[in-house]
Amino acid sequence: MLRPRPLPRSFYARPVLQVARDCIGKVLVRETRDGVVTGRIVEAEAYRGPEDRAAHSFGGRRTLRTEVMFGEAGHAYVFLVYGLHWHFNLVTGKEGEPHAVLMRAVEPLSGAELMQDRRGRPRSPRDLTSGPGKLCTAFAIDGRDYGSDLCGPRAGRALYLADGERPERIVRCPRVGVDYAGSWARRPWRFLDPSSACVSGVRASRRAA
DNA sequence: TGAATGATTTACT
DNA sequence: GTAAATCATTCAA
Repeated sequence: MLRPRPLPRSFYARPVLQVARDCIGKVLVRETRDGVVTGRIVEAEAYRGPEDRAAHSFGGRRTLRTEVMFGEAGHAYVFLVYGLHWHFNLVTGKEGEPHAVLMRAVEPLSGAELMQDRRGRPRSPRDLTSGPGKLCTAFAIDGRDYGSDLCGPRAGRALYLADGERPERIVRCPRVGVDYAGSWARRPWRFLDPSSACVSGVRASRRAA
């Protein structure tokens, strides 16, 4: 099988909403000692600090955790929520703009067996990677990937996006789990492929457009 | 130092 | 439908 090629930094160094939309259909690739897993991205959300109340970088908050978002596009912003689940974001835009795209769901393309092992206990194929935390577990993404360059050289733990086919339709809708952000929560900054069974959550089916 | 809090998932009633 | 799990990060003191 042809080894997929990482997308160039120019893909990430664009306005965050464009990047989020263009992520749908792209392929997420992870190579570790255990093997290679790949998945087609079917759901992503844009976070646009400092004005976006839902973003960790809201108000220009620059801490050890958010630091990477203020840097060069094409790096990984990885953080832990609820003390249990890792989330994986792509840093986008210009340097100094704390913007990022959250990877919410992928559809397994290869390495489903390895994903299954990592997820523990039997899962249906669509339950393997249909959520931001699930995806990180299946792809073995954790704090060690914080700041990792998705375009540059990688030692043993490759993580990057590769080109893929854009789906026929892309749906825009409000983001999930950010009700605390008031009117920002209602902005349609979530993008998904409505033809995929792997979009995350109960809300996806309820809200399917 | 210490307390509060999640960009969620899972199991259980 | 509801609730528990679980801890790095953040901010206040």
